[in-house]
Amino acid sequence: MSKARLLLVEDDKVLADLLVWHFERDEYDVRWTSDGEEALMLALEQVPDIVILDWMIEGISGLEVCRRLRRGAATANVPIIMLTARGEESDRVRGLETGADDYMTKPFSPRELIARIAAVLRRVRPALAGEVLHYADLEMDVVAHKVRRDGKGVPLGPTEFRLLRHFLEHPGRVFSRERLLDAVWAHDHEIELRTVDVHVRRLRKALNEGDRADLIRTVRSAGYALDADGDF
Amino acid sequence: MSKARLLLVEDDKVLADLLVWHFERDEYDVRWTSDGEEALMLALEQVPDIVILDWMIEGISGLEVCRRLRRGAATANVPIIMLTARGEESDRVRGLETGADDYMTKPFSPRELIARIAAVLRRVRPALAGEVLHYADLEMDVVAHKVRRDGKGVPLGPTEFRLLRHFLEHPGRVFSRERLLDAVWAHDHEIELRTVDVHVRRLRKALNEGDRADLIRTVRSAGYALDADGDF
DNA sequence: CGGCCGCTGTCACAATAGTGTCATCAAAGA
DNA sequence: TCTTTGATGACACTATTGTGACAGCGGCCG
Repeated sequence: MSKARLLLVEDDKVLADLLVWHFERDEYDVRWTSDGEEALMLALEQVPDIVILDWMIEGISGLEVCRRLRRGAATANVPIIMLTARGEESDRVRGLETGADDYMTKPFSPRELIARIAAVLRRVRPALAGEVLHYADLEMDVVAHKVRRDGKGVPLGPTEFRLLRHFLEHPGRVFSRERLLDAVWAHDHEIELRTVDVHVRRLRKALNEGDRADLIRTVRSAGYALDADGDF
Repeated sequence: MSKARLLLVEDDKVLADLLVWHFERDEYDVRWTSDGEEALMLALEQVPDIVILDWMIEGISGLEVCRRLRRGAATANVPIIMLTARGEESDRVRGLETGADDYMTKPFSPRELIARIAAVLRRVRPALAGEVLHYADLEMDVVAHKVRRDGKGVPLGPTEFRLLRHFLEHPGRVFSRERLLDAVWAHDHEIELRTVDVHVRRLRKALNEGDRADLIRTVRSAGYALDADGDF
């Protein structure tokens, strides 16, 4: 998981160029289009980590693009920041209700947009924003590749690290073995489903060293989840 | 988990009262303070679901409160919306960089703030934003695969879970055993009708643990339904 | 170059948890 | 009361997970 993929939909070429320049300087993998339909196609072709979407664009409206992104299974959870012309609170409210995660009112400074993007990414995919992930007494410094529980370091192999990171990015949520394989393993070749079990076990073993409570919940016939109150 | 707990840190009494009034109308469980230190104490005492934090407050600054909330393990993941006076882009950027999830520039309309809060909560705790099935004092978080009654977790096996989900998706409606088999069981092979009875019983047992009212109504010679007022 | 070592992916087998059926008992109609 | 339909507890059986062991693969170091 290296660069965050960003999709910019903006039909003011001058502004778009400026933003692209800033984004690339900040190590984003940027794709740009001025057209709503094309934006949807691009988003399906390769699901971005975040979409920056102008409210007024060629073709279908930004609002409609937003709505369709939300409707598609693959893109339903991609964060969207809308760019709106000054004014109309009601538009902004509608934007948020449609599912935009945030918006900026023009004119704005690229620096502020960048900060917003980082804030949104931090929420949605913390690992992309170079953050420390927390959960209960667990903390993971993604950049330094270190994990601590209750202050004490926990040694993890690469796979266990990625697995835990995935869990930390979506705490509480249950993932099937299939989903975990998709998310955590580089799927160059097929891997046995049960392999997940083994890695979960290794992760548990490392995490619960001593006699600490198990942080991973097994959900029978469904998968696993990171979950502190395993008791219910 | 019923109401979302909201902590408001704002030293303009007039504004605070207005906001509290709006929040309570929207069914939030609100706590208010005008002081930064006290805010931290309140947050530790009972971790809120979201913090609305004025940038300029008595005692330590909003920025500092934000930073300290982020540092504490218990509060590290609580979303924060900052309220800033018009202007200073650099403040806003700093706020976002410090870990605020969003900010509003004064003056703003309560309605817009409410929309923002809902948007943030929807992302962070789906259960608080209605992405959870409810019925009476029952709630089912499908993603987390958890069921709670009256706040307390209820352990369910896979089949009971699917069965309850089906009922929750059509509350009040009566389903024949045949329909339930169709809807809840993967029909690879034929299953005895009466098996449904057994699972209903198991579901009831788990749900009514303690001495709580039965939520499943038996409709003689017709089937079962999820139904609070068992008789009438 | 060889050998040691840490990681991985798979198995086979053990340990559980969850399922489907029955026989039997209780309750509700008629 | 007699008949039907639902509730229950027990139980054999399955399905799903947990585990320990092991072989293959690179990387690293002497």
